[in-house]
Amino acid sequence: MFSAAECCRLDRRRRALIAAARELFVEQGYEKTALSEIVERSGGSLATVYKLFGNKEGILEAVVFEKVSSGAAMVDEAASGRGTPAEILRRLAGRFRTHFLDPETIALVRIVIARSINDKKFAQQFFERTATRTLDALTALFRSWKADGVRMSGEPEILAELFLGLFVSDVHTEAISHGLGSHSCSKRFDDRIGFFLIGAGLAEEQLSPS
Amino acid sequence: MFSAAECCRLDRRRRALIAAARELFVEQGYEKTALSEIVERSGGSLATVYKLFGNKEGILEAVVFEKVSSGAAMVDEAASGRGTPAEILRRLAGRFRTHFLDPETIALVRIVIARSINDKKFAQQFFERTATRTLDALTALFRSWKADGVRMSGEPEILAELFLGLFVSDVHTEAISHGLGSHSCSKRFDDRIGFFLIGAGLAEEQLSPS
DNA sequence: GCAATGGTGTAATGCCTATTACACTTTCGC
DNA sequence: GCGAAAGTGTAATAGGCATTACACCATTGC
Repeated sequence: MFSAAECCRLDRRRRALIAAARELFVEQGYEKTALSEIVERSGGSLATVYKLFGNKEGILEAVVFEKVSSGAAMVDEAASGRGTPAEILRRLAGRFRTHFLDPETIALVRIVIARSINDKKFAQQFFERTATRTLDALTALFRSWKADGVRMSGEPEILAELFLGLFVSDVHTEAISHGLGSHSCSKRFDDRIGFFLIGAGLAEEQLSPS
Repeated sequence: MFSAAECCRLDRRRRALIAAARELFVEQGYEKTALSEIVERSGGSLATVYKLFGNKEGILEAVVFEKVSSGAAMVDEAASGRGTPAEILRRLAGRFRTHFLDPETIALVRIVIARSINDKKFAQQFFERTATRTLDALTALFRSWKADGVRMSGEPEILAELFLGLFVSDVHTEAISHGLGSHSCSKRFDDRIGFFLIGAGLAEEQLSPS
């Protein structure tokens, strides 16, 4: 029925369409992008779009969910490394920052929020596949530390929300300010992680009061 | 030229149009709302819309900027009250939460972010009139505390970002999850403020490590 | 009361674009 | 090479809506 070659050809077309669609959605948003523009950029044909994705929403879902990645993998990776909790969290923070503040990530978040006004379910799926999974992984990490005898203030769930919140607030600022917010300053960023460690009772040394 | 009555009449129409537009934008978003729907709901006429607002964007700006309020006034009000810094911040946090997590606030934020894809300036103006002003007020407050000899860890700018960030991350979560995020739980909320106070060195008593 | 100013209602105009239909071409196993 | 399946290109359908044009009503100052 399906030879390998056929499958690959279709798959290549699919990938090209999704790539073109992502570029255009990022540049212009979902509503303002016409399917004909996508096809123009990727090559192929309108008929193929409908064959592969059913309708315009279909291609948006494909764009968003194709590359969506929660931070859970990053959490697991960082957790398996060596070091004190503070060191692990600093390392994890660096990865989170790179990922969450990537301009393409921000642009996708804008698109999801925009679409969410007319399609709640879509945004909720996105939320579950990103934030919820990441929170669960962080909560599990903090819980395992407690089980291992690490002393930290606050419950794992709250700490997970707070830690992720450090990045989420930057994502939001960036999404709405398009660069006006000054959060990219790396000194500030380090300070904020330090602040979290103190609040959680995980800092190796306390900041001296000034 | 303009009698009081004329002025009032036009003003009443303006208000009615803005109110109807806000309802519809909140329900359906900006793109999906037709000007004819707005007029249908508010009474009046399409011609009047163009006379008052110029075009469709004009009415969106009027909707967003009419009621926009930064948290700066709340900061000033809380700062002028009595109590320890911790008490003042807890009081302020309550106001922030009520304001920022109001469903209509969230809905407006969604609309602004959606529109920002095609009109950066618009979102940046919104950002400056809300977040920037609030941050400035918070920074000034923390700075004045330091000048008064209050001992706190971290620089006022960073503390302001962190404090506001506690709410911004909830706004973002709400904007994208439409209620799936569980952040409205008030116990968690209090914990988070307590966490901030500890990190800032402002807590009256430290949480016991668990 | 009455003209002028301002507000209203209706109905084009014009453009854009999702979706469909259909006839054509390419690919690929044989 | 051949024929079926898959993919393509083009153009028609159909509906939506911002914006404009214009003729009609209401208010108000006199």
